[in-house]
Amino acid sequence: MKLSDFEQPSVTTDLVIFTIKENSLKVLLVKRNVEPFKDKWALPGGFVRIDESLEDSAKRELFEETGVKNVYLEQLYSFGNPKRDPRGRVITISYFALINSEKVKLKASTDVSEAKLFSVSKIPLLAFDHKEILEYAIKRLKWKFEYTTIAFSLLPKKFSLGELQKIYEIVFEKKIDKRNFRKKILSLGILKKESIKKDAPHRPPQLYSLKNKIGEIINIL
Amino acid sequence: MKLSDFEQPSVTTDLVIFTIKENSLKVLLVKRNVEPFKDKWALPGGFVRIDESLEDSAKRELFEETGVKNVYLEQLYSFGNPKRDPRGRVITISYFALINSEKVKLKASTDVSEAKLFSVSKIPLLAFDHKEILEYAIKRLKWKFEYTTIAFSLLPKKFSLGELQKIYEIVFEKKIDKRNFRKKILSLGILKKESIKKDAPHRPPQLYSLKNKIGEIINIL
DNA sequence: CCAAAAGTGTTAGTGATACACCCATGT
DNA sequence: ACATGGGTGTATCACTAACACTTTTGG
Repeated sequence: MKLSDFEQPSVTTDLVIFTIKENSLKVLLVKRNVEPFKDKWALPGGFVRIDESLEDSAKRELFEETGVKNVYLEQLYSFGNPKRDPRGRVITISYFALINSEKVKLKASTDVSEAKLFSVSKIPLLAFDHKEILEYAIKRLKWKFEYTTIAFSLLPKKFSLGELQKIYEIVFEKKIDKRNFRKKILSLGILKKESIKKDAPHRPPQLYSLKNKIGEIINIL
Repeated sequence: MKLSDFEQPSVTTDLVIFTIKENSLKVLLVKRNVEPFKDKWALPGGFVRIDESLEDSAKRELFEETGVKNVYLEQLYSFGNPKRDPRGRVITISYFALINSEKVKLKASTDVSEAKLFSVSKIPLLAFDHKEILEYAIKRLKWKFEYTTIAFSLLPKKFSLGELQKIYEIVFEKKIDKRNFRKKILSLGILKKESIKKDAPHRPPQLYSLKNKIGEIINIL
C-alpha cells in the first residue's frame, strides 16, 4: 500500500493568539487579501510545510505575525469538515497562544493586508469556520486560567498581585475579592518575593516572581 | 494561490479504544500485516477519506474494528512529527473511545491480521509513535473519569452503584471508600432509582439509571 | 489632605476524608 | 450457617466565600 493510493488533503495550522490590552481580552485577526474570503477577517494561519512539525508550523506563523517567540502555545483542536474550505479538502490543526502585548510587533504577512487586535466581545464576521475555532479557544482559555498558572505568562518577570488579579478579572469579566485571591495565590507556594516597586502613584506594591522557571505551567486542580 | 502549490501530507485517524473486561482496563490493538511495522501491534486507524469529516473517519474505523456505534468518542490530539511514519509525511488525528465490552465483536479488518484487547499494564511494543498516543490517552481518560460522567458509558442502562464503583477502582487502580463514593455520586442528582435487581447471589442491589439522556456527559468539576 | 491602589483576618458554610457494622439473599 | 456484596452516619479537616478598614505613596 502506498500513501499515494489515498487522496491527500491539505493541512494548515491556525492560531488563536490572545493578549490583554486596554483592560480587555483581545485576539489577533488578519484581513485576507486573497480568495477565498478576500477582505474578510480570519485567524492567522497557513499551510504546514512538508518537513516541519505541527508545533513548528504554529510557532513559525506566530513569529511571522507577531515577532514573538517562546510564549505559551498549546494545541487546541483539529477541524476537518470536508466543506470548511471552498477550495477543497483542508484540515486545520488549531493552536492557541498567550502573549504579552508589550512585546508584540504586528506585521501583515503575505496574503494578509492588515493585522489587528480585536476585543473578544467585538469580533467581526470571520472566514471559514474560524468563529467556531475562536469560541472553542475562549472556552479553553477560561478553563486554563482557572486550573493552571498560564495567566502568569501574560506578565513580566516581576509583577504585583494586583496586576495578576486584574488579568483574572478581565478574563472572567467579574470582580474578584482581593483578600481571597491573594490568600489563594500565595498558598500555592509558587511565588518568590522580590523588591518593592518604586515610583508608584500610590502605595508601592510588593513584587513577586515565579519560583519555577518561566513558562512552566502547573496544574492547580 | 492554489492548494496544490503546497505539498500535501497524508492524514489518518488513530483510535484508542478503551474498555473494561476481567477487572482490568483494556485497550484494543491490532497486528499489522503490511509494512511498515509488519507484524507489530498498533492502534487501529486508517486514512481519512476525502469526503468524510475527521469524526466520521474515526467512527467508521471504530465500527470496522468493533462493530459498535453510538459510543463515547472524543478527539484526543493531533500528532504530526515529520518522521513519525517512515513512508513519508503522515499526520494523525487521534481519538479515544469508551465501549462496553459486552457489545464488542472484534474483527480483523484489511491490513490487520489480528485484533486483541490488552491490559494497559501489559502493552507490547507499538508501531509508529503509538506508545506516546496511548500514554496521552490514558492520562486523558483518568482525567475525564475524575471530572465528568463518562464512566457511566461503560455500564448498561440500569446499574448498581457497586458496578459503577468497581469501574472507578479499576481505572484508578485503588480502592475507594464505599460510603463516600455513594454519597458523592448520589449528591450529583443525576440518577433515578429503578427497580431492585433480582437473582443476585447475595443481597440484591438497588438499580439506578441516568436522568439525562444516554451519552450526555456532564462536568462535575 | 486627597486620591489610588496595597495590604490584612475572621467567620460561616461546604465538601472531602476516615472509619465499622448490619442486611438481604443464594447456596 | 456462611459467603457475598449491599447499604448506612458521624466527626474532623481543609477549602471557599463573604465582608471593611488601615497603610503608603505621589501630587
